[in-house]
Amino acid sequence: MGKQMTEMLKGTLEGIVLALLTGKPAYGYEITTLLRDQGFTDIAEGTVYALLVRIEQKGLVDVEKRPSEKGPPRKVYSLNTQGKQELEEFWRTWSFLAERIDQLHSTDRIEGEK
Amino acid sequence: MGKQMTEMLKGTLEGIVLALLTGKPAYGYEITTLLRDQGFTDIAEGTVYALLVRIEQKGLVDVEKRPSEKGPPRKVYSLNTQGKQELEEFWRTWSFLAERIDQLHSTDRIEGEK
DNA sequence: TACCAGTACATAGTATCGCTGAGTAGTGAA
DNA sequence: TTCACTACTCAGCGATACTATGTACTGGTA
Repeated sequence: MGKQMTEMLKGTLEGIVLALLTGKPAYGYEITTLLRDQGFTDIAEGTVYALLVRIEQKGLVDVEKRPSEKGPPRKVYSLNTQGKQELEEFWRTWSFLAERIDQLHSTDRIEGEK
Repeated sequence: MGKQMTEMLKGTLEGIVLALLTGKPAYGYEITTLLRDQGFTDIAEGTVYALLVRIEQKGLVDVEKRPSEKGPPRKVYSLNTQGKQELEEFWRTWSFLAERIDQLHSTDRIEGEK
């Protein structure tokens, strides 16, 4: 992706990951592949791990270490109460922003038709 | 607004301003008040002017200095061809991201209802 | 055996971007 | 002359994603 996407992901990537964790705990490598499957093909592994460290330090997730059949042990992250609250606020912030931007988009189209 | 909004504006604020400039040139102070009217009440003046410097250096806008009846001369920014292209790419990037996030939002709601 | 791909996590350094806080300058009203 | 409004500028800060690299374990294969 381009620079635009990189900048746009700031602030949204955390919400995306929190949303992915809703109801289904996951570990870092898994989250990375999930993101890639969802179309975020260029998200760097390092980005995800750094983000996970951050949300763990903020106390938004609980962590459990589980052995893996293939490779090093996995760190499984699950959303806790505080994480769910943060996610709710993320949705509020996102909705506010998306509403306004989509409105700009539609008026822009109309301008363009003139 | 909170930190979430601050981070989310990264990458989107530039697009918002470019969209505001579509069809109607404007100067910095005017853009700031436009943003506030649109609900972005906490956008700092300094942020807008810095952004304008950036998009000017990137060659996305043409600038014209006009005297003002009240205060220092205005720098009027208007979108040029390159700016319009950048705006189009912004909409593509935005649509991609918004689509995926909105999808996550809806599946999240369904999860929550379980 | 030696090598490589896949799994899994970690981190130091960099660039970008928005915010804070302060400053400069002009106008007009109390 | 003091204040409010208009209008722009800039240095320093914090947060976030990317780059690049490294560690470590498993299993297949030449």
